[in-house]
Formats: sequence, structure tokens, C-alpha cells
Amino acid sequence: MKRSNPNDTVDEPQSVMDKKKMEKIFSNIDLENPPAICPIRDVLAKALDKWSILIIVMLGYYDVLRFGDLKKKIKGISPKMLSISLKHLEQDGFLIRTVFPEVPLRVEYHLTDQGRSFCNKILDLSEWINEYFPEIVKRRYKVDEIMKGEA
Amino acid sequence: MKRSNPNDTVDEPQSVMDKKKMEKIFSNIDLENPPAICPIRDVLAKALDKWSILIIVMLGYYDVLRFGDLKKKIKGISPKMLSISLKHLEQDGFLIRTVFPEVPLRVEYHLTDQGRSFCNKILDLSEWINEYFPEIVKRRYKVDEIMKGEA
DNA sequence: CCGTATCCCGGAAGATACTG
DNA sequence: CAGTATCTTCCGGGATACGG
Repeated sequence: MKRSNPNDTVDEPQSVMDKKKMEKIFSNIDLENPPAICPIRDVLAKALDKWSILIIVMLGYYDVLRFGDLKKKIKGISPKMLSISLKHLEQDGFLIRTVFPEVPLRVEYHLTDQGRSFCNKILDLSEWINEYFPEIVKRRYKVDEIMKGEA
Repeated sequence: MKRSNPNDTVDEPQSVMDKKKMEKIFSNIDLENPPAICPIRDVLAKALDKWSILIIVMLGYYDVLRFGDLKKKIKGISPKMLSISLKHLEQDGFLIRTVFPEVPLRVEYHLTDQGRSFCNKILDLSEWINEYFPEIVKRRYKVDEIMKGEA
């Protein structure tokens, strides 16, 4: 039952770990020596940020949005956080900021190809969650029950 | 050039936004009324957490690890954060904790099917990042140059 | 060995007022 | 309208020591 060796032949039909992919990823990493600051995790951290996800999905859905539109559509975000998040996403090439020097000022945001591609990844994740979510909720209730019983 | 209407026929060959998927996701959300606390984002937040990702990937790679193993392999994690993250992941059904009441105590962790499935999602994300990362880095340097020039 | 309990600090992020 | 500047608050999370 114990499967401690990554080289074991996998026999489960479902949810098979993709060992090939895994090996490829791990081959790029020196596990012993600290990877200093991993730039990949840096990119991911910014793009998977709570607000960033919403921004990307909104832009994926509406194609073009102004600062004020985003502020209205994303409930609870402050102008500061919206500004910071947009800057990060622009810096990392997920979206493009276009200024129209009119009066009053107009600024539009839209996704790049990279941004749209990433948006699809988020949608995939979203679908994954939707699939497993009922079980997770059920489990949480169960765990809560146990906690209550112990308290 | 402006594509403000989600119903426009898509003509880009690459990185096409999956509108069908998008509509499906958005149909479950009431954008106007605040979604209170979105439980899906709650699950995602915990599972996509900095430490959680590493834990899941490590368990995906090594199959079975003890508390101390994880602590050693995940550079920089404190016992507190490791404990908390493991608890979250166990609560949400990503992994299973097994206690062997020996002396000294032994505790093993391994992924559930859900955990392995999610690990594959993380690997996908990882691959995505690897694909786009060179461009992102290039862009960051460029942005830094501009910033320096302006300062 | 496997964690929990405690203390403590820096930085994330909300609210708000203000400017180009 | 589209943000920035400032202030403050809060808590995530690191270090460490201890308990089962």
C-alpha cells in the first residue's frame, strides 16, 4: 500500500500522477541548495493574487474595461489595490493599459494573448474546484462536527 | 480593434478566450449583489497558498512523507506554518494524515485522489509559467529600465 | 519525533483625502 | 475620471520554547 518510490509503476486508473511532468519540473530545481528567490513563484504569486484573478477574469469576460468599471465590478476593492494589481499585471504582460488623453481622462484595460491564455488556466482551475467542491464542503461540515464534539 | 462585446465571433487563432466556459462560470455568479464570502475562493486561497503548493508538489513527487521530511524538504517553513497548512489541506481533502503510535511517534502524509488531481493542475500552471516566463522576465527588465530612465 | 503555544514584528491592505 | 499619498490598523507568519 505504501508507495514511497516515485519509480513505481502507477496502477490507479484515475487521477494518475503525471510522473514525467513531475520529473521535468523537479529536474530544474536544486532541492538541497535553497533556490534563493524563485522568480516563477514570484510571477505566480502576483497573478494568482486574490484581486488579480478577479481582474483577469473580468477582462476575459468583458474584453475592455476602464478603471472605474473594474472598481465597480470588483466589489470591495480599493482604488489603491486596484491600481497596484493592474500595475503588476501590466508589468508582467498580462494586460495592456491604454490612455486616451481626453477630458475627462479615459483609460482602458484589456488582456494580452498571454493574459487570455492565463485566464483560461484560471477557468480550468475554476472548473476543477466546481467538480470537487461539493465533497470539500461536505468534509468541512464533518470536520466541524468533530471539532464541536471535542470542544 | 475594440472588442467590447463578448458575443463577437473570435478570430484570433491563438489564445482564444473560451467564452462558453466563461459564460458557464459567470452564470453561477450574481455580479451585482456581493457574493458575500465566496467559498470557492476560500478553498482556492488555501490550496494555492505559497506553502500549500509546495507541500502538494512534494507529496506528489515523493508519495509519502513524514512531518520532519516535509520540514526538511521545504526550505524556510516553520513548524507552525507547516502544521497549519497540513491541517487545511487535510480538512479540504487534499491529503491524509496517518499516525503510527510508536515511540518515538511517527506520522505520515500522503495525497488523496483529489490531492493528486490538484497536483496535476499545479503542474499545468507550472508548465504554463515556464512557457511564458522568458518573455515576462524580458519585459520586467525593460520596465525597470524605463523606471530608471524616468527617475 | 510531532507538533502546539507564545511572543513579536513588518508589511499588506483598507479608508480617506487629495491631485493632474 | 484615474489614479496617488498618507495614515493606520491588523494579522500573517517567523522565531523560539515547550508539551505529549
